Amino acid sequence: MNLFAQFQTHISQMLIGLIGQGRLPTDLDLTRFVVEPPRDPSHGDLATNAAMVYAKEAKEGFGGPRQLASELAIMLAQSADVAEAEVAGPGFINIRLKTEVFARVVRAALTEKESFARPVAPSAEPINVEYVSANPTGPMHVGHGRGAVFGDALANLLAFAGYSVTREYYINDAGAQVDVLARSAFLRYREALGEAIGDIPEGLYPGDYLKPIGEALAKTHGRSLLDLSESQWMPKVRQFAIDGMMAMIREDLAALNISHDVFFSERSLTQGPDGSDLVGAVIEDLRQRGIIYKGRLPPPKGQLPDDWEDREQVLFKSTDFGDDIDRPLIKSDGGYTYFASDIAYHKSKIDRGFLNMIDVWGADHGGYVKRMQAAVKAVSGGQGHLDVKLCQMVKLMRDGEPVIMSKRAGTFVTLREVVDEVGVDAVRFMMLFRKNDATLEFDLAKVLEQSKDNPVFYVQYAYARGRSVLRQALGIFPDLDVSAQALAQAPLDRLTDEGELNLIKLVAQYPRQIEAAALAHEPHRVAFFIHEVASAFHSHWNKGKDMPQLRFVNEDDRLLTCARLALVESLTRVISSGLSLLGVSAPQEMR
RNA sequence: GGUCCCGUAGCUCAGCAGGAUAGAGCAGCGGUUUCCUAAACCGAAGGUCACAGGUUCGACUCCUGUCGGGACCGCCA
Repeated sequence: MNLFAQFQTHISQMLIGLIGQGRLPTDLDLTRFVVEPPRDPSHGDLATNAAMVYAKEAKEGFGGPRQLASELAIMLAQSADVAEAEVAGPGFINIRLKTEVFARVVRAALTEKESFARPVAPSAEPINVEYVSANPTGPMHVGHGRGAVFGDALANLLAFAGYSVTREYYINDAGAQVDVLARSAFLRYREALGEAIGDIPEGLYPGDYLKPIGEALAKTHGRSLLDLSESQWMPKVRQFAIDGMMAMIREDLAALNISHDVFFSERSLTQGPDGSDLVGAVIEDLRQRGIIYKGRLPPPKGQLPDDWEDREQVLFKSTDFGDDIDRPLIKSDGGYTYFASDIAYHKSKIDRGFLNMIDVWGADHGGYVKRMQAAVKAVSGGQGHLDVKLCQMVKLMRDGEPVIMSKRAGTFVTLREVVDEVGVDAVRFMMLFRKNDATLEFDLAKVLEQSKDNPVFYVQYAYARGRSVLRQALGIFPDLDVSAQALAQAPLDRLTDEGELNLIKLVAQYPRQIEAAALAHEPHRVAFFIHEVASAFHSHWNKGKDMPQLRFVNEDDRLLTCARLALVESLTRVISSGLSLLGVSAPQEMR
C-alpha cells in the first residue's frame, strides 16, 4: 500500500480531467510531477509540485500555476482521504490526511505481509544481475565481498519489486591467468608427490590454498602427469584447478548466504560442447554489419607503454555507440581480446531473453563501462540496456587504524576470515551501509560493538526491542492475542501522540523507499531507511522513561496497549522486511 | 594527455528520478541520569554543498569549465 503512488494516480486523473476540458494540452507528460513527504512536517503529510511543473502548460487554461494549484487543491480537499489541501510557497499543494488513513496504513502493514511494500503492478520482466565474477585463481578478498553483497541485495530488491531475476557469475576461465593457475597447481602436485619444490617462482601463485589442489591431483592421477609435457597436462590440470577454485569461491559465497543461478564459463564461448565459437560468430556478425574494420589506434597520450608497437588491428567501431575510442578484438597472438569475449557473453545474455542487464564491477574496471554499453547497444540493435554498478574499494580498519594488507608479507586478509571474525550480518549490513560508488571503511572492532555507534547492532536491536515489547505485554495481559490479524483490529485512532504519528508516517513511507531503491538500483537506501526507522523507534521508546504514559505497554489500558502494539508490530515488520532484503537476520533478542 | 568516480558541518556520511529554512551519527560544548521497558537522555552550536559560469519559476541535484583526491588508460583479467 503505497500512499504516495495512490495520490500520484489520483492527481494524474484530475489532470486528465482538465485535459479533457481542454484546459491543459493533450500531450502533457504525466510522469513529471511527484508526490512526496514534505521535508518540514508542519507542511502536512503529502506534498506535490504538480502545479509548478506544469506552469507553462497552465498559462493558457489557468493564467498560471497558482490558479492550477488552487483548483487542484479544491478537488483534492474533496477527496475521501484528505482532511485539508492548500497551496503554499511557490505553488506546492500541501495535503493533510484524515487520521483514519494512518490507521489504514498500520492495518495494511499488519495484514498485507510482503505485498504491503511491493510495487502495485509487478512487471515480471526478466533481468540479469551479474556479480562477483572473481577470477578463479584464489580466495576472495574483501573487495570482492562488497560486490558480492551488493549484487545479492540488489537482486533481492529487484525480485521483491517484481522482476524475474537471474543471478549470474561469469567465470573467467579462459585467459592467461588460469594457465598460470594450472602451472602453480602443477607445482603443488609435484610437491604432494614428495618433490622439494623450494620457493614458488616469480609469476606463479604462491598461496597455500593450492596445496589441497596439488594433493587432490596426486590422489586422482598418481604420478601419471609427471611424464607429460605441459601442453599435455595443461587442459586437465587447468580444469581441475579451476573447479577446485570455484568450489572454494562458492563456499566463501555460501558463508555470506549468496548463491547464483547461473555460472557462465568464458571458455564455453569459444569451446562449446558442440564446438561452436560464439565469439567468432559475434565478430562475424558485426563485420557484416560494417561496424568492424581494420585500422590503427593512436598511441595513448602521456606515458607510452614500453612495448608499444604501431600496428594494424581488428577494431570494433564502439565510437558509433558512444565510446571514446574504437576497441581491438583480436590480440597480436591471434586470440580474442577479453573485450571480444565479453561482447559474445553479453550477446548470450540478450539471446537468453535479458534485455535488462546489470553488471556489478570493481571500480578499477570503470574504464570498461562505455565500451561494454556500446557493445550491448550494437549487439542488441539498441534494444538491450546495461547498467554497470561500480563498487569502490573497502578499507579494512581495526579500532580506527587501517589493517595493513600485503600479499607478499602474508598479512592479506581474505573475505572468509572477515566473515568468520565478525559474522555474516555485520559484513552484509556494513557493505550496504554506504553508497556503492563511495569508498567504504570497514572497522572490524566497531561492527561488534553493542552500541548506537554500530548501525548493525542498532537496527537489529530495534527489531529485538519490538519483539521484547510484545513479550512484555503478554506478561501483563497473558490472554492477549498479539497476532497481526488481531492487532489489526485494535482501536488505532487511539494513537495520537506526535511521536506515534511520526512512526506511522515512516511505515507509510516504506513502500515508496523500496520502489525508489529498486528503480535506482541502490540497495543502500534500504539500509539507510531502516536505520532511520530504528532510530525513530528507539527515540520514542526512550521518551517512555520520562513520560510513562507514552510507554507501549500500559497496564491500565488494554485497548491502548493493543493499538500501540499494532504500531510496534508494523514497525518491526518494516525493519525485518528491510533486513531480509539486505540479507541480514532479524534476531528475536540480543541478550 | 584522456575517460570514469568522488569533493556536503572538525570526522564519517545521507540527501529521496530539480522543490520550500541542506540532514544524521560521532567528536567538541552545556545540562540531565546510575533511573528503568534491554546497552543512557535532552539541548545549543556547527555549512560560501570545492570554485566559476549556464539551463530553470526554482540547482547539493542537470550541463560546461577550473581546482583537488582516487581508479583506469592497445593486445593482461
